[in-house]
Amino acid sequence: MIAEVVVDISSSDVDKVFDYIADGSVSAGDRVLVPFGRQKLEGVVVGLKENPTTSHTLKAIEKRLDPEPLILPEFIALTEFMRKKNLRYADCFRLFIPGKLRGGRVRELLRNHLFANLDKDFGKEYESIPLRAKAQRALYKELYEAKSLPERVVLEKYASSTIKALTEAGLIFKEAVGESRTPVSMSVKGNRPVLTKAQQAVADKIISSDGTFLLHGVTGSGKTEVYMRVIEDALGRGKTAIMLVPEIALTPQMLGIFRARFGSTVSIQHSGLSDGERFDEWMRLRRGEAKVALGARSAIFAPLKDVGVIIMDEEHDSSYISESNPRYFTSEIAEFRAKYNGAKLVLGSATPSVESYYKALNGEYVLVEMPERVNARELPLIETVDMREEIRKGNLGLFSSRLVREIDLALKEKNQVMLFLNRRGYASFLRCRNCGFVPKCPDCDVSLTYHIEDDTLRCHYCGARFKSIDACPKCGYTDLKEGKTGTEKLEEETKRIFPDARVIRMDNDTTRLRDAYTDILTKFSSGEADILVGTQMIAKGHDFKDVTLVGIIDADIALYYSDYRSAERTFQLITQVSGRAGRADKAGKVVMQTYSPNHYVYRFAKSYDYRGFYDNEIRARELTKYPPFTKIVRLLVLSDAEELARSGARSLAAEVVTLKNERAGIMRVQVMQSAIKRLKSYYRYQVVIWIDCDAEDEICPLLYAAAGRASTGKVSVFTEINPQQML
DNA sequence: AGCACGCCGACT
DNA sequence: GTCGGCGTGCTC
Repeated sequence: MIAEVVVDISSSDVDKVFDYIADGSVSAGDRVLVPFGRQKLEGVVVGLKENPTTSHTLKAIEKRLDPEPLILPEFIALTEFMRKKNLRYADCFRLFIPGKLRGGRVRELLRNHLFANLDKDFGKEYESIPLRAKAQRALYKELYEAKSLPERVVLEKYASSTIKALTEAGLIFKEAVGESRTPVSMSVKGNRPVLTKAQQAVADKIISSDGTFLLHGVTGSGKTEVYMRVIEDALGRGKTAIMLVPEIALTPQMLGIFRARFGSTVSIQHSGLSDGERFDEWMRLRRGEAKVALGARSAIFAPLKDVGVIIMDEEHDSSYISESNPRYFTSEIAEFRAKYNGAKLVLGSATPSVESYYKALNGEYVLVEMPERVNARELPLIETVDMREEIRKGNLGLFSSRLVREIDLALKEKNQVMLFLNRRGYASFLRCRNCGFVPKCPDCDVSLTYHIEDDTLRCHYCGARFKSIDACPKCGYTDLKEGKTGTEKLEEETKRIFPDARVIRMDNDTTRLRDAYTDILTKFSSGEADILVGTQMIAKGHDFKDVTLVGIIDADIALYYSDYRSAERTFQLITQVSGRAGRADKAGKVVMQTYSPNHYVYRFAKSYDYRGFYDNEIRARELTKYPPFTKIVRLLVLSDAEELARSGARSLAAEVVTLKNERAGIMRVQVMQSAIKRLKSYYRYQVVIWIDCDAEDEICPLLYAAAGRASTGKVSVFTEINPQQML
């Protein structure tokens, strides 16, 4: 028998199947150890055959690494799909298999358990323990009845001296046993709330039909409850389910809801898990002990059999797209898995991506809508404030007079306020007022952001930090102009204007430490602060019952990055942030400050008119030939020598132009310097290619190949489809 | 990813 | 003369 093996090396020249001699025990999906050159490597058997397809002298598989094949056939098929998207075998399997399993060593966690010595006669021994040794008697009784208990559980109630005494008497003994790290939650099943008519109708629709659904439901329409009903239905049919949420939405509340509802049948994958816990959860899913996988994008690779439904909550969220290698679109993987398993795919959002909504209107997805909030409460009123007007009135500050008034009012009524500004730091740059000098990052072509917290200048792109300056290093002038305001300065200003309010800030900088994220949220929701200041981070998914006012300090930020998605991003952000105001029994209000109040995105966002926004946007996309009407392929050419990057990009572009002339499908080719010319000391040039949507399968492999050929020692080329941003 | 092979510069 | 630089190529 010949086994087709792929090895665990992520490199293009070794990214193929190698034939090995295998005995009868080897099957597809086995992880194996194989001799490779003069090394021994881990690999995965992706197929078996009678005869080799090579004239090489074959080596034999050294050994199988697991008692049974761990890779399901579905994942071998998925591998072939992902390879068409320019991923390598090794990258695929690294996504599928928990890190703990790689490196050849599967370690079971061992913990000490205490056992009662059952050979002894309980009654006799019990009596022999002195009456005054109450603790010993109690523990012995407890252990004898339970037969064994984890040592750490015993230690919560008894002193170690008690354990020692009983051990020395030979009545109990200690032994290390393998134990699942998962705190097996008691199956306290939460009550299933009665669905509203709208929820029921939507759930019924999804349950009774097949395919991909786009669930468009306003914030507060109760989508989560619908998801859970659909999952219950899948479980009832003996199937399993995958529930995906944006990275940041995996809050303790969210976990609580699913734990309460699905008990130990749900496996939760969040970033706080240790490698060991991750492995345990993976095995629980693989063995079928858990049937629901809940997690961020990587949960799409949950090793579940018979998937009945896959749900992507907040489907428009950018965390579903992996930005660095290996790059993949969670939605594409979800589509593959849904098709393979004959499962339903549910995409949910209050602000669907333009691409998804387009597919829904074209019948590719089934559109289901929930336009009403569960409690029938009105969506918060969004008021636009024209900041140019404020300037004319002589107010050059961050806060419009309107916003100050509203904050005052909210604070007076003991309500909470959220202030949103999507920019970190204190000031986006410093500039000498005398000679115009701006401190820049030595490795990137960007100015450094001033952080007052530790008086540093930081590069937000590569992370470099420098001690800040008091005087211009060029001319010695000490008057430095501060660039655009970030959250640090917003916090400072808020405290200055509202001295009695307790203000906390949440952004990437304040949530660096473990648990800081949850700590800040808990602090705010328990009322320990009145105003929460923050970036994007505060916009997602948390419900604070006392927040009645949301202030959007500078709504235009996302519009400044002028790529084809900027209007969409702005609409999504405003809708999302606004959703934070006025939950539960309190009405909410949003004050949105902008310098371009007439931009169409604000008109539609203000009235929560998704459809209006979409219609407008889709027309623009059609006119300008952007997705969903085309696919944009970006070939990013990187080199530490500028000339090599430039010439590399140029010759690559020439090659693509030749390709364009030879065959249909390529509409436009453009070479240019990237928006950020240098990043982490690499010069960046790019070839941007517009292709016909249905030419993707034909054209992209050719582009991948061209990019591969253009990558040499000094120049590397990366390919991206529909890049999120063109930095 | 490793590791060998191979063809040009400054040393005992 | 040769030790060693890292460019190129191969691994079933």
